Amino acid sequence: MVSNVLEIIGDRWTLLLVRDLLFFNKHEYKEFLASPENIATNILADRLKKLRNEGLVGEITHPENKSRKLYYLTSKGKDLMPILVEMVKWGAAYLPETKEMKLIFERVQNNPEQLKAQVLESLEQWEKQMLKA
Amino acid sequence: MVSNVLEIIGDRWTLLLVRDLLFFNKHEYKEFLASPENIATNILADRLKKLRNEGLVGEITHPENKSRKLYYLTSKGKDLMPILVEMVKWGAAYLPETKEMKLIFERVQNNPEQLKAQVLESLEQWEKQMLKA
DNA sequence: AAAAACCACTTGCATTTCGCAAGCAGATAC
DNA sequence: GTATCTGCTTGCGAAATGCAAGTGGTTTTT
Repeated sequence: MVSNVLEIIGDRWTLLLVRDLLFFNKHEYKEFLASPENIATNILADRLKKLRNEGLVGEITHPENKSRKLYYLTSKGKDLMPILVEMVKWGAAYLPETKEMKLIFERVQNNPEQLKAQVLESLEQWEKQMLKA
Repeated sequence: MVSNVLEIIGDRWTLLLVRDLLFFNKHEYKEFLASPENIATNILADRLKKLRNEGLVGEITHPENKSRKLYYLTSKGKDLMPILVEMVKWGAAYLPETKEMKLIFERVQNNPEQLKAQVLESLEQWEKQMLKA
C-alpha cells in the first residue's frame, strides 16, 4: 500500500505541485515555474501529465484566454492534504526553520480542522468562479 | 518546508525502509532485501547510509553475531509514522486494494491512537532487548 | 582445520531519469 | 504585423537507478 502510494507521489516534485495547488492558490504552469524550488520545464510538464493521468489534477483552458491553462486539484488530489500537513509538522519539529510554510504551520498548530476547512473553502471559491461550466 | 522534507524522504525507497522498520519489525539488511519491492543492494546500502546521516536510523552490531547488523529508528524516524499512516489511509481510499498493509490499515481505522501506541510499544520492547548497552 | 555458507556490503556497467538551455507553435498585445 | 506571452518539446550531458557479479569478514558445517 505504501509502495503503491509512493509510485504516485514518491518523488521530489509531485507533492510540491500539490502543495502549490493546495496552499498557495497556484493554478498555472508559469506559477509553478515561479516557485522557489525551480522545477525544470520538462519535469513540470511530465508531472502535470502524470497527475492528470492519476486523476489527482484536472485541467481547463482559461475562460478568458485560450493560450493559458488552469490546473486544479480533484478531490483525490485534495485528499493528499493530510499527508502534506504531517510533513509540515515533521519538518517544523526536526528541520531548521524556513519561513516558507511558516504561516501555514502556525495555522495547523492553532486549529488543524480550521486550516483544513479554510483551505478547502478557498479552493471551492476558486472552483465556483473558474469551473462553473 | 515541504521541499526540505522531500529532500530527505522524497524518493521511492526511503519511506519503504521506514515502513519496514516501523510496522514490520524488520531490522536487518537481509530483511529489507526480502521485502516484496525488491530493492537493489546498492540502493539499500545507500539509503541506509543516508538515513543514518539524517539521524532517522541508528545501527548496532548484533549482540550475538558480529557479522550481522541491526538497524532501528530514532525518535526522529519514528515520528514519520503520521506521514505513513496518512499515506496508508489515502491509498486505502483511492487505490485498488493490496493485502500488504491491510491489517495495519484496519487497526488505523478502528483506533488510530491505539495503533500508534502499540507500534511504539513494540519498538520499545525490541529496543529494551537489543539496545540495553 | 578446511570448506562451505552467510552477511553486509562494493564495483562495473547498461539503462533510465534529471536538469539545463534552447527552440517552437499558437494566442494575445501593441 | 511584429513582438511578446504561454505552455510546452527537444537535445544533450550528468546523475541516479537497476542488475549481476564480486569481496572481505564471520559463522556454520563437516
